[in-house]
This record gives sequence, structure tokens and C-alpha cells, in this order.
Amino acid sequence: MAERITPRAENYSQWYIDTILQSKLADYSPVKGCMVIRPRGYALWEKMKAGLDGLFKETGHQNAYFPMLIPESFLKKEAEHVKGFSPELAVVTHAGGEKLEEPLILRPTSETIIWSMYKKWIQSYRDLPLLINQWANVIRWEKRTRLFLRTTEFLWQEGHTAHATEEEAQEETIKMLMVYKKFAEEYMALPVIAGIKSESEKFAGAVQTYAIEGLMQDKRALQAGTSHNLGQNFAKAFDVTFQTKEGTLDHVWATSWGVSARLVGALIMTHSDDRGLVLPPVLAPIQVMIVPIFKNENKAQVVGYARKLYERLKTQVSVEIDEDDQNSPGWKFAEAELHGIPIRVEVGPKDMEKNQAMLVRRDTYEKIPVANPEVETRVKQLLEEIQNNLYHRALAFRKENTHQAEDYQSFKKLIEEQGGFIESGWCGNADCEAKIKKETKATIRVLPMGRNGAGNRTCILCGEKAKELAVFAKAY
RNA sequence: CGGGAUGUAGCCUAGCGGUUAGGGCGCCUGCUUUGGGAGCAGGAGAUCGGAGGUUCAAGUCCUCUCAUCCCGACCA
Repeated sequence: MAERITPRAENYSQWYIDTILQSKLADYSPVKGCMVIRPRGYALWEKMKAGLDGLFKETGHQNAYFPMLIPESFLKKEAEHVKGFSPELAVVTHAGGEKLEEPLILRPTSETIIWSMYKKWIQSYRDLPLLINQWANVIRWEKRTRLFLRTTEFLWQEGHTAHATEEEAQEETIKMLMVYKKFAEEYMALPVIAGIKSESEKFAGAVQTYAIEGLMQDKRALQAGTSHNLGQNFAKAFDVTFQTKEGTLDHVWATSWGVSARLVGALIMTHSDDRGLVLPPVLAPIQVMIVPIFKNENKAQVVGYARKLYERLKTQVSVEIDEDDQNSPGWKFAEAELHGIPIRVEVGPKDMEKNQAMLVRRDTYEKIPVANPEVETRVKQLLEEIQNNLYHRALAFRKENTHQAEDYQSFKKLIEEQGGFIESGWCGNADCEAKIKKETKATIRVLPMGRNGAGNRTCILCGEKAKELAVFAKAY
């Protein structure tokens, strides 16, 4: 037996850590709060990156790279921005054996350095829109860290766009939010609620922040991506103006949007179980593992049979074959499950006799005998079914764990006893929001879009007529 | 930054002041095995997190220190 993964029911946090360490996605680093992403974890991130990058390119964005070191004075140019980030900055004060004249910040995000450059690059409406994305690492000095979900250094993507009009910037903000929603749902099989963040949860320096929120298996919410309409805040702070068609001078309108390797954590917490990872086929680095089951006397035949299958499958899916003759089949099954490989193909003497293969689903553990000639077709079908099933399973879970509360008593009871998302009316007052947070630890995750607003609801706390429909939850 | 816990081989762990720090997993060698985490035999691997102290004697007691994890306040 390999080391035991703590069951979810016993201790969800420990399960999460055990799963990551044992499946070799990541390991702790020598520096507190940092993590090493191991090849299996990085392969997963690379798949996500490739998917997102494709969606960004489709929507007209280009990649670029801006440096990690930012002059301290840049951060200070936008008042809200510096206020929001100063508690978590890492600062370089010495370099080359000397004290620096001006300290350098290790970027917590790149708005300031990017806008200092946009000032040079934008003169006319003909230079707009400017649609740039960068894949980078950032540093935020967090008090409390968790593998993938919150680490001192993390990998992410940040898009920074500049537009001629307010409407166009708003359109971009929503467009990218929807790209994130599509990615979460179609690639990660993670249903998310898209909506607007309240003032208190807004990005430091934004006019408005939008987010997608998912619900994890422990019924806590996780913010999976954000998209900000920055208005003219950064353009004004860095004095980025352009000449309009009419010849007037105007500040440009901006957006920024990002998702991080936290998505790996979201993926784990959405689908995985007590035997290890469960990965959606679209993002699984290895989709199929073939396990030949042989004895010494029939090894050549069985492995030969398995290899033919492998050759056929590898032109269509990502497949590996485990021919090791030291580990038992049982060991290999457990290993494939730990790593979240969506389909395991078992082939042994019994299958050879019947000219078939045994397909085993990671999501349901169902064993399906399939006639040899139909294996490729069935594997591809099954990968789609698994992807689909994971999404619908997660969606059903979210539905079961989304509740309505009409009064504060039942709201508190729901938060305490049920968890999950709770939909309630909110008057829009930050004091009510803060008080609810203090008393229940639940925060407004989003004001969901595409719903009919507050309707006849009243504020869950003060009882005034509600201005908004709010989704509350305890969050990561 | 507060509260709690833990540091003994790559990992888990025994030790409860007294010889040469014991075991399991993993690793290496050989043989045998293989339809749900195989068996036998042999082998390598530890300045007991670090510093100081108490003692005839410290993995064990004391002080300090460092690190990590868990729980809370702040956050992608």
C-alpha cells in the first residue's frame, strides 16, 4: 500500500494536501509560502494555458512580456492601487552589492509598468484598441498560503487592454469574463456563476470588477477568474492620452483580466475523490492508460496485443502503456486512479480470448468490455461522456447546494448548517455587507448577471427594499 | 500577526535519562510472481531540525532559536 490519502469526510484540507503531494502535482519549497510545481502539475497547467491562450488569440489578443521589477514610485501613482497592494509587496532594496537609489517592487500585478509603456505607444485613436496579454509569475506576500490556491509566488495570465471609448472597454471586460466562463465550463467542467463584485471586493484601482465563482466539494466558494473595467484610472495616473478622429485629446479606457494556476486547485477540489485526482478528459495530460495483465509465459502475446491497441489509440488520444513487470496490475490500477487518468484500458489473456479490451472509467469506476475493433471509437465517445458527466455532476452539486434565504435567521442557519451558495436580497449598503461578513463569515461572492435583479426581495440584514440579488458564501 | 501541533534515513514511525537509535514503506541486488496497491533472501541509507545548558550519562529534561503544518484576522 502506498500512503493513505486522508478521506474527504475526515478532513477536507488534509485530503486536498495529500492528493496534491501524492499525485506529485507539487511539493513544498524551501521558502515559506512558495511551492514547486512538479512535472505532473505543470503538464496540467500547460494544458490549461494552451486552452486559454487559444481563446485569447481567437479574441484578437497578442502575447508580450513585461519585466518583473517595477520602480516603487510607479505603484504610488494610482492611489487606490497602492493602498490595496502595499501590505503584500516584496521589495528589492539592494542589488549589485549596493543599496538602490529607488527600491524595486517584485510585481504583484503589472498595471503600472504596462501603463507606463502604453503612454509611449499610444498617440492616436489609430493605435487603439491595444490588446495585450502576458503569461507571468507574480509575488504577493500572503499571511496564509495553500498549495495552488494561494502561494507567495504564483503563475498567471494578465490581459491589459486600452480602448478609445468607455463602451468598448466595458464590452471587452464582459467579453473576457465570458471567455473565462467558457473555459471553466467547457474545459474544466466547472460550472461558474458570472457576476459583479461588490465595492469591498473590487480590484484596487478598478471602476468595476467582474468575477466567476465556483463551488467546491466542501461547499465553499472559489473565485476562479476576474475581469476589471479600469475606466480611465490608470490612463490618468500615467497620463496616457490619444488624439480622437475629431482631433480632441482624451484619456484612454482600460481593462485588465486574469486567471492563475489557482485553477489547478479549483479543478482538484471540484472533481477529485478519496482515491486521488479526477481530471476532465479535455485537460488530462494523459487520457488513457493501458495496463497489460500478463504472466511470464504469456507476457509476449499480451504485451503484443496491448501495443497494437496503443499504436491505434495514440493517433487519436493521449495514451500511455504500462509494461512494467515488477508492479502488479492492482498497483498500476491504483496509480492510474491516483493520477486521475480518465480511462484505464485493461487487457489480459481473458480479453485476448474474446478479442476485446476492458475500459474502466475514472469518474464512475464502471468497467465496460469493448470489442477490439471498436476500441478507438468507444474510447473517444467515453472521453466525451466523462467530460460531460463531470460537468453535470458538478452542476447538480451546485444546484443542491444553492439556497434561498428570505430572512436573516434562516440565512445564518443555512450558512452554519448547510454551506454552499445562498441567494438573498441586499440593499447595496456596505455596512450591511460588512456586518453580515463579521457575524457569519459569509461574503458576497457576486451580484449575478443575467438574472432579474432583486425583484421584490428585501435586504437580508436591514429589511429595506433590496437593490441587488446577491450570492453569498464562505469563500477560499 | 495571534492560537495550536510537529520536527528521529527519501516518507511514516518506535523511543518516556542508561550498551552499538529499533521497525514499516520506498530504494539497490537476485530469484519467484502478476485480472485491485505481490513473496522470499540479501544490501545501502541517521552528525535524532539548530545552538546552548543540566547530568557520571541527553533523541529523551531545561532555555533559546529555526522550520513546517493546522485553526483564526487579511488576500488571485
